[in-house]
Amino acid sequence: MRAVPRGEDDRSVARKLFAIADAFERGDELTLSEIADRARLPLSTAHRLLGEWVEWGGITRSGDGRYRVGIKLWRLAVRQPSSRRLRIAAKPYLEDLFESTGEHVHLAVREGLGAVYLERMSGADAVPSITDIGSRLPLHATGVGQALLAFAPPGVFEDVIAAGPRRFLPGTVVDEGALRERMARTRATGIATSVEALTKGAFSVAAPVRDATGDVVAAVSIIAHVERLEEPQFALGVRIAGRGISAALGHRP
Amino acid sequence: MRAVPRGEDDRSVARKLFAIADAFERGDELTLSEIADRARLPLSTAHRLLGEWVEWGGITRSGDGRYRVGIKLWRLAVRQPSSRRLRIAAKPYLEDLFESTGEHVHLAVREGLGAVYLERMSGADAVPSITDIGSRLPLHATGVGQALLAFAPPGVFEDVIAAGPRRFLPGTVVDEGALRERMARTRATGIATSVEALTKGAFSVAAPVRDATGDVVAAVSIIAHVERLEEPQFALGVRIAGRGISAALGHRP
DNA sequence: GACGCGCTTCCATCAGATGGAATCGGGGAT
DNA sequence: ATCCCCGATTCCATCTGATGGAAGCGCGTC
Repeated sequence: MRAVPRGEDDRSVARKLFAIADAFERGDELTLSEIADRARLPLSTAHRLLGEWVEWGGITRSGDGRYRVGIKLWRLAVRQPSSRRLRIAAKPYLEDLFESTGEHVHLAVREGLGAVYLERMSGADAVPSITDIGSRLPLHATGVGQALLAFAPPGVFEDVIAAGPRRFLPGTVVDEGALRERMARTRATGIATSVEALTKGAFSVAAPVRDATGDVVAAVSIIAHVERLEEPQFALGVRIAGRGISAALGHRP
Repeated sequence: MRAVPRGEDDRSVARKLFAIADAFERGDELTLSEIADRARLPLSTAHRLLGEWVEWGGITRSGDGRYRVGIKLWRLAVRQPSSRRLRIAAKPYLEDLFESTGEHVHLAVREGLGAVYLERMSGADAVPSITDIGSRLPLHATGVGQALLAFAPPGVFEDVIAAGPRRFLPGTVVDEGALRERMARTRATGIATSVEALTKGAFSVAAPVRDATGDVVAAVSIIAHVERLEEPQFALGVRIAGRGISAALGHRP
């Protein structure tokens, strides 16, 4: 019956609907066939389910017949309380950090084995960097990622190892022992550093952000050119920002 | 079989999943029972479908057992190309407008019969106003709404009338003839005005924003105290902002 | 310690999902 | 002008996965 072998278990309608949404992870404006292809669904099924999405408003169809994510989803998402509160609390600290260094400043949270960028400020003359608001990068290969990983619930580290951390550049730390040691150091110092792990010529310094319950809910980072690696104000700056945002979230050390 | 009578047609799994998402329209952190209640689903069904949402990541479950919208949806939504482009193009014009007036400045798009607020800047001393980023207000009762309605595809106006426009305050225009006339004036002048339509003591002036194809895709507005109604700089300001944003989107008059 | 309340799990029944195939539609080539 | 091709859309007989009442569980309260 099943012409195309599926990964895992795509049986339920829900999974299929979500597979369709996932098709928009890469690619903003898709045709029916592209979506059916990425979601690994027969055309007729994809068509029907897309119809449901469109009727609801989560996906809209533009004049050219292509599908794109609709405002309904945007509305639902921007009102999301946790990230909203976090962004509002963080804003002034990120601005300070940005103004005092002129480098890229990031705020990220963990989603599974990835760091999702909630906020970003970048100087025109800073090193090129691929992160953009809403993007998701592997935990082991970024400063914020390591800060998040170091304080993540038990099991996350094991999952990262099990997933086989990818080496992007010679500087990417992928060895279990080395990673574990870094995590320990980060927990001890409250600072995570990564040098040319994902972007050539760039290093990153990150600090955790805690909420009122003491849990690490986010991380702040600065990305700068490796030339400036030794300058002490970066670590100092992100640490202060991390503490400030934590305090704004109600954290009392 | 059907203990609780349902509205319309909730048969399909998709509708049920979406009904669950809609439960978050009002209320950020919900319990299973609240969701089941709002989505008009039996507990067991709501539970199972919520499980699917959570597994996918569109909804997450926090420590206290409550459900909330997840980062996955946020990520999907913020990368949405159209609203992103629009917000980026609009930002400087909105800032100008805000700085030169000190009043509320809004950017909104149409979603069905509502105006959805994409961006908002507000002075501390401006009139109280209920709009917030991500909120949705009826087209007929706001400045941006009227600007969007005036240039909406044929049929939208009829739908607004058919839906029975609600009167919020004495100033709300709900009469078909009066509304139609306003729309015509707005199309002629490129400016929509509404006085105490939704908020007591406030008036709003709005102008349409067009994209490269000439379609009206958004509207800008200022909300200020009725005392300032006669001051000409508001209409002038929003008109200039509307034109500027349109130009930034590639519109050539 | 028993009651109440909200959450979770179970499973027999059947309504709704499925997807291959037929059809439509439009734009490019001949 | 006509044909062809390819993506989108519609159809419908088959059967699988959704359904939700009910039983079970966990926990705070009286």
